[in-house]
Amino acid sequence: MVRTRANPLAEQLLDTLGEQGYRSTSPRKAIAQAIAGKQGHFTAEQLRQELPGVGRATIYRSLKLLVDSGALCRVLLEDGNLHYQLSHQGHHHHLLCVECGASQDLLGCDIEDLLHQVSAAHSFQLSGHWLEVYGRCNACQPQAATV
Amino acid sequence: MVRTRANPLAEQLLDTLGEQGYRSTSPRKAIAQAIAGKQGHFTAEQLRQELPGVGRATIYRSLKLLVDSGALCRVLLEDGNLHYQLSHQGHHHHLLCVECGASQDLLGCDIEDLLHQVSAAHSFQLSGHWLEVYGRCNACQPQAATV
DNA sequence: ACCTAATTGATACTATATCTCAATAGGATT
DNA sequence: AATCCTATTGAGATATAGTATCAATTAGGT
Repeated sequence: MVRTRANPLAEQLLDTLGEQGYRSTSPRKAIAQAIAGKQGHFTAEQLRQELPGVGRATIYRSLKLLVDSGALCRVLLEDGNLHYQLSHQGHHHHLLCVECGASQDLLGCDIEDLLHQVSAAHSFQLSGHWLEVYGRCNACQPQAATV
Repeated sequence: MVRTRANPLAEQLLDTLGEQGYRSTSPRKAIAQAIAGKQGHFTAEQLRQELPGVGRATIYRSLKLLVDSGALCRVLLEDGNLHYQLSHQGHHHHLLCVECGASQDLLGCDIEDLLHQVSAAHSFQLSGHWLEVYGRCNACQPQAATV
């Protein structure tokens, strides 16, 4: 009989919280486990449906802790819905496919530099920004008629 | 006795709707007038309180029409609240002051080019993006100690 | 085993926005 | 200016996303 074992990713999420002094509770374990099993982004509500035994407030509280600790990032879909996603790095942005919903991290983008320059030109002291990019991923692009 | 006259900006908003075949109704006139009198960004709820005679659904419907027609743009504040603002040009972005809430349009920003390049590098077909920039406007910056 | 503060969950509540549908009103036509 | 037809409206229900309250529970150090 195979037991559900804690996914190493789930352990990592709990560790992140632990490092900040948060306790390892069973609702948090369940949430970490559920998140670890996710492909791509998800909503608080989806998580809640997967974990009927965990209270709504706990779901939201845990998501907030994980976002604040940098383990999760928020993703704003084109329709305005807010999703969550495992954050594989520090601050970054997403390429969101409007067809299949897939999300890729935007790498090698020096938008920070550009924004600093343009902000300076407006005498504006930059403190943060929010960027989401929408389009079609490779798999969802209509094939060119020729070639 | 001075009557409230339609602000030319309000007229322009109504014209924009008219060009798309939407009727010039009295709730829409009131909404256009209220928006024309706004400095900076505002929420749907603010508008609603200013226009108690107009139904909530009508406020939201009108805002949507105006956004879709390009006359208004949405502004996402750092706290996640959605505001609206007159759109003085086509697609653009905002520098939002986290202190006083002021919004400046971000001009001379070739982020589109940058995004096209980076998207291409990810085999991603760009269709749109959302960018908000947060910081402090000139007036709200702590003064440097020296100089 | 005990203690205490962190955590939880049920529930109420808030905010924001959409849906439904009967009643109303624009504005083109006559 | 009366008529007609459809767009539009508003009241209220509903949906969605998240926060606040607070008594009961629990993690984890001693």
